[in-house]
Amino acid sequence: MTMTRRLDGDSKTLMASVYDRLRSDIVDGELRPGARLRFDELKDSYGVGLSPLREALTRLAAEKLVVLEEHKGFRVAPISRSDLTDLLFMRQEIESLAIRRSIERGDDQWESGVVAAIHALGKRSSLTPDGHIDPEWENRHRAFHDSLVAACDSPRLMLYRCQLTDHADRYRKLSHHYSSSGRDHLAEHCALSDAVVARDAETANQLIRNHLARTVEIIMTDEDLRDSGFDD
Amino acid sequence: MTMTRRLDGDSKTLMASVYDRLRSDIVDGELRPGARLRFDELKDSYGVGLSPLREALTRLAAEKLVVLEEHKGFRVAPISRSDLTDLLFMRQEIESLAIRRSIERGDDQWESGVVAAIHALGKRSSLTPDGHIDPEWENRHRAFHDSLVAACDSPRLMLYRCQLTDHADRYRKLSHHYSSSGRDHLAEHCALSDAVVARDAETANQLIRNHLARTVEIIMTDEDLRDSGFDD
DNA sequence: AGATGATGTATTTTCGAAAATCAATGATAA
DNA sequence: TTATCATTGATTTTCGAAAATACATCATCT
Repeated sequence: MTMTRRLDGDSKTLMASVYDRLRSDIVDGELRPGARLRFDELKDSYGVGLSPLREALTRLAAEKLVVLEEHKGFRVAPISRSDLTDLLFMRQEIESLAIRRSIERGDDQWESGVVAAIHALGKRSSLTPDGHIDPEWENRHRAFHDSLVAACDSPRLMLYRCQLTDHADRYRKLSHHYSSSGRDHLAEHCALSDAVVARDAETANQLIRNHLARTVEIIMTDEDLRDSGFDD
Repeated sequence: MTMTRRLDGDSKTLMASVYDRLRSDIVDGELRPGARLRFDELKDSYGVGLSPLREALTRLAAEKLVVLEEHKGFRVAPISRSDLTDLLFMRQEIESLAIRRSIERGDDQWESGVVAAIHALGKRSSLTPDGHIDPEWENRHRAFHDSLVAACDSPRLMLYRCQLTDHADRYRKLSHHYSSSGRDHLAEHCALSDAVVARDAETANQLIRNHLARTVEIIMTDEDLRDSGFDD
């Protein structure tokens, strides 16, 4: 029996597949902030019909990665300083809450996960020799932050954190300024790891807030973002 | 020029309209937790085609009011004790954060809004003579809680709070036990109002957490909810 | 000139039918 | 009997065309 397995990143339905691809393209910045998303173009680019496209965009609109104006169509969500400020605020609250809760509830296995993740992160530097961000470092960086909150044991908290991370990743990737800053901040990550393993919630709280704030500071001073309507 | 205005609650597109109606029916409990949502039936009930229905359900799925199993269809989101526990936790955090932030940022006009809302709430009792919940009291109750956080000035915080409130309202309305308890808790609301107007964030924090927890306690002891798969 | 209204085009929104998938039933073989 | 496999029916998923709406252009009137 021949089972046509999809070896690429496709999910089962076309809608789920095109949702994943659209989300990646938005978060990676290939679809620019504010860009119109016409169905004729999308149909060609992604090779699917209207129905899965509309559904995927509706789902992305619910997550605020795209916006819908009725009878005028979908656009990639615009970026702005005020939105980034709001995002930072919310992320500071949600991340610190998730970490605090993980510290309260995490077991030895969770601690081991954190230690393993910080170790793996330290083995790799953020920039490749030619000055670009190393994708493998990106993976380990995300894995480290995920490990910090892995024991928080709240589906809703995890969902909101995940959505906020998507938004933050988009700003980060749009900011060439950030990418080239080569801000490895291994020291910050180590301090965070230490505080968490020591179950010191208050220190971890301070560290994660500063960590997130510093990233936003760098993005805020990026002139390249003006092109994308950052100041409108 | 004859302008066919929709006088009912319809929004502009069919998808937005059927989204509103589906959401109401789920939150009000008319569509029972776990119930299958077949397109043939929905097409008849709501009088629209497949496209707007699928989009509306996709949007509701993103908010976790319905769940989608690929190739198996949509269902109303099930309820459970563990989900209600998670919902309570998240609501305590989000509501108390929103109130704290409103206390920090609210001006005189915001204070006036709180005072006006608690006054209106006090003029009405929660139960009608025949033992049902008074819809107008419901409106004023929601308006009061909204007024507390009206100055928090964070789109994301407001969005998450709104979603959590939808989920909480559903549990509350599903619980006949709660409805008949006639728990007016005007005293709790007054205390909350006083603390907020006095800009006492710590007291307000304690009060809102207890307020939310007490509601959940009542729902948890409701035997009627077993029918809806509360304990699976 | 400026405002108003009409016309045509581009685009979204919606519908109904076709394709794909799942679930249940029954048939066949070990 | 039990397990495996085909067949049927129910349902979801997807496509392409039709209807509805917005936008730009141009003509008309004051």
